[in-house]
Amino acid sequence: MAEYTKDEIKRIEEKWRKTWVEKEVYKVSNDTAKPKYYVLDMFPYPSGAGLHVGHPLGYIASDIVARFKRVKGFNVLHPMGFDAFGLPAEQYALEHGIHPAVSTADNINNFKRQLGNIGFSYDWSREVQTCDPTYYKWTQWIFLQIFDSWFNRKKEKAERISELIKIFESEGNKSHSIPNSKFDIQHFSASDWKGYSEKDQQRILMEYRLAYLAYTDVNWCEALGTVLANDEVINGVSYRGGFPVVKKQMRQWSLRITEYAERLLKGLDEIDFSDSMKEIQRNWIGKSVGALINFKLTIDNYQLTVFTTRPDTIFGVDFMVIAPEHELVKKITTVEQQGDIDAYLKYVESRSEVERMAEVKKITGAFTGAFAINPFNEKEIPIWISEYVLAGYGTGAIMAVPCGDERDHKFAKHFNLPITNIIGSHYNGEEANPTKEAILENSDFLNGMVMRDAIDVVATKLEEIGIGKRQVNYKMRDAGWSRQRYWGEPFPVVFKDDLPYAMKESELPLELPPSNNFKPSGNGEGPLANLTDWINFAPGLKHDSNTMPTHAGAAWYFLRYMDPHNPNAFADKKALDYWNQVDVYIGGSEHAVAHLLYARLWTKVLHDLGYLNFDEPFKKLINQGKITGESKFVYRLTTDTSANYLSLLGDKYDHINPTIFLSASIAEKIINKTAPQEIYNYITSEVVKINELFITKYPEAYFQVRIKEDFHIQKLHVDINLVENDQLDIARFKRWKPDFEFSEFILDNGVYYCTSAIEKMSKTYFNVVNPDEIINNYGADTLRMYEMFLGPLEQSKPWSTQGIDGVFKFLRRFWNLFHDNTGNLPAGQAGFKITDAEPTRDELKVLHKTLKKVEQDIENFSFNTSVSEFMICANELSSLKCNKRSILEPLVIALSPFAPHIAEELWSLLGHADTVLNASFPKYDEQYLIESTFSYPISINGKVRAQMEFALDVSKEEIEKSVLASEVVQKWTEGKTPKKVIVVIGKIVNVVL
RNA sequence: GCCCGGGUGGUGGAAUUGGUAGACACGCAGGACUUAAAAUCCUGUGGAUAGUAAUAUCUGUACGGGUUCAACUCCCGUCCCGGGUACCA
Repeated sequence: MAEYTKDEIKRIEEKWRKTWVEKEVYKVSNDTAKPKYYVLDMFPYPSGAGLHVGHPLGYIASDIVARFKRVKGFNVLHPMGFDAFGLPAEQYALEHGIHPAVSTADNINNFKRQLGNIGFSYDWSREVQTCDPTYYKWTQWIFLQIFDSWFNRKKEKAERISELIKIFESEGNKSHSIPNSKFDIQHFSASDWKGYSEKDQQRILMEYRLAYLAYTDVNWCEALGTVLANDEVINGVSYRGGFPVVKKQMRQWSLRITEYAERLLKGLDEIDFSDSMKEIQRNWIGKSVGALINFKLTIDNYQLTVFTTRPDTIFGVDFMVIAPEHELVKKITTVEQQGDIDAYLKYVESRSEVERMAEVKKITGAFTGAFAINPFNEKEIPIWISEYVLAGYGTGAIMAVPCGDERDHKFAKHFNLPITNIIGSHYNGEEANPTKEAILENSDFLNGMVMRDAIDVVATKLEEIGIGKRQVNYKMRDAGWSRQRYWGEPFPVVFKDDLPYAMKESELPLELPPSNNFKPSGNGEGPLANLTDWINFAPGLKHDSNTMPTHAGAAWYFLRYMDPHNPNAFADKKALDYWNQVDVYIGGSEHAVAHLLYARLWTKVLHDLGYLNFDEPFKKLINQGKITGESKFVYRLTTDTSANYLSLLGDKYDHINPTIFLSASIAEKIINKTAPQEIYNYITSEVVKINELFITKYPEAYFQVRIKEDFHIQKLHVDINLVENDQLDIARFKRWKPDFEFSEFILDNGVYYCTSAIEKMSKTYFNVVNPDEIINNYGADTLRMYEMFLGPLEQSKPWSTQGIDGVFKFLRRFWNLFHDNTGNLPAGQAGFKITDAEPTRDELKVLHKTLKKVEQDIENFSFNTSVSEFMICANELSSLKCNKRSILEPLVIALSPFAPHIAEELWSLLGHADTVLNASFPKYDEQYLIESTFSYPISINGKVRAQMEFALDVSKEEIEKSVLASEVVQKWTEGKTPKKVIVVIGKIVNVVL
């Protein structure tokens, strides 16, 4: 009846979830005078595994914020959708023959069902799915906008290609150098441009486009038959599957994100991301400020350009190192050194990416025989090659300063090269010292200067005499945007004469052709290459056989939610202006580099092209911590029992596999080899007993379990549901797997103990906790509050149901405040009971204190403390036996973001016809919270010497205690009269003189 | 190696950002109700010493030092744990 019991909870929660859906209470309008608030979750990839308790953590937090902002009077956009393109669905199709579209739709339905049980306030009418053609039409459209853009470095923004053509027609490219300097045409005039063929013009424009097609070094994964992005490769192997990855040249689409490096970096200062998240992005962008220096070679007409961040060390250069792939290697190697160089190049060629990664510290290299000349002192410097210098960064060449750089130092020591010391005592001859604080020596005109200051002096000098210039480099590379996969967005281009042309808007979307062949073609082309009719769709015209990466759909989905069904634009300008930036974005930190950078990039390009009036998509980012699982383990004794004597039992007992499990403490002693002889004896005697047991059970068999001389023990994961307080439920364990049916157990004090370890939640570890299970036992409100109560949102924490009772008890206690069923009355008499009596000051104090703290905690995303605050509140009101409407009604509204179902039910019991969503969050009144102080004079030797400050609610006794303590003041002030003395219950805390 | 976080009772975690450390919850112990159990409610609960007791005193936020009337909080050094990154010149 009116008790907060399992059945009642189920009834309440189901009733309200149904009502919310029927009345469409979460439907959000774009057309309102209310201020907006945009709360966004990172939309999930709908995997087949379903939800575990870790998934909803961020969603619960965002839902609390959304509901809170709603009752605070905001028009709240809180949508949900699915990142539905991606590799796993395609892999699943390969293995099970189920089309990705089918498995994805199934998985989405399952996700929606599970999410629906938790009481989220999503406006499902705004749902987006990236694999829906009406959605990816606009992914393709935005891609074409990027394709039709170039980055004007002078204005630091993207512009239309047509603007670039105008510039080329009037002045050539003298003021807009080609971003990719490897191109064969470097400079051209207006008349050159006009003389070029259409094909050449297009090839030149391609060098400027923000989305461009080029032969690039890509991470080729033979096993997956596809190219991976840099961030999909971890330690030289694929992030999924761990397959080896090699470098390969392929014609790929890329996004020229490097042009935005500086803006992506600067933008970080304006947005509210955590320090670590900003740091990760900064490292990824990897800005370094330095200089390019040209060195003439002793051979005529050759020069070597290096990039360095330390031009101040120019007099400490003892040798040069260039990358093995450097173009000069072929040209400058002397006849005598040719053999060495060839051998080294062959060695480099033979090394796989994984080997290189693993042996980073290995020092290798070869001398070219050529020399460069130090422009400042004419010293001849030998030029070496080594794989520690990367072709892809800077100029692929460095000036080596062994006294200041660890790698250069090791190289010099290894090859016995001389080391010039330019930093005096800062160099000890054993280790390089990268300091910038040393005073330079052996450095000609720099002698006596602090290194830090010399950096700028040398840079200026280089520019003066024209042998170098200041230069900023970034580690970040352009983003590879082609995937050799089926389940992604096709590129909306048509190839004519091998050049890509944008499709017209009216021709979009270019739909993914139906196919059941998901095998990569193997030569680097994706499954679409198998559909030759689709690829060669008209004479002389072709489609691209690649598709876009998952990042494409995710790079702009937050914009589509604003106007999800618009057939004429990716979103209406009015909607974009109204909803603007995402106010809070909640999601996992694993998307720090890829997704967040691409979303920021697309936003910036769309902003530059005039579609958006903001250029950072997310105002604030919260990374919820991962919830890990607690795995449980059992220990199996590996014995000589084996199938050969079991077979004597005949077919009937074929499945019997007698095994022996040891309780944890015993097993661990044996594993750690610390078991005393008694334990071995004990086990042996137990095994004898077990043998007897088997023999009695199966008299027709005369077998024996023999133990190997050295006990061998296996640690196995066991389903966490079979374990309670580390004790194994043996009966259920035997039923769990057929293999264990005939197991015997060696116990510890009559109990089988398991051990546990914190691991990520995964089906293979049998440690997954399903939220449906928790909801079934306690209800969704308890799940929501408990996940918040578990600890700070951003912190990773292991899941444990210890303590969930506490949260449940709170909700019941809260419920009981409204009901006259303190436990003594039989259920039939219990009922809703609320009075309109005037509240006391104590009750008001409890109310306003709670309102204030809860409001502040939500604003600070400190949900665990707000849950505590509610608990304190319920405890206090329940000991005050308060059942007054004026106190309880505001609390229902305050609680509604956390526990919407119970709040909704109480709200309706309180006589409101409308939903609690339309209520407004009560304002707290300062007059009940004033911790304001009153002054109390301190007399020392009969004279008033100071004022003491007390909080209003300090008791008389405490004041008296404090007065006594005030005598100590004299000692501190040494006769001076203090202006103010702050006292906290008996202790003087501050004296202001 | 480098760059960010972090280390508080038996456990998860609070602490107005320098002002009564351990809120709240779990667990544990004791009590009430009950034929009994469960549930519920009440009380206690960092450690140590003294006391029949209420209580008092000391000690205590990874370790060692420092600043301050006052340090979980700030500074220096050390040790652990988590995350990021890896020849980026």
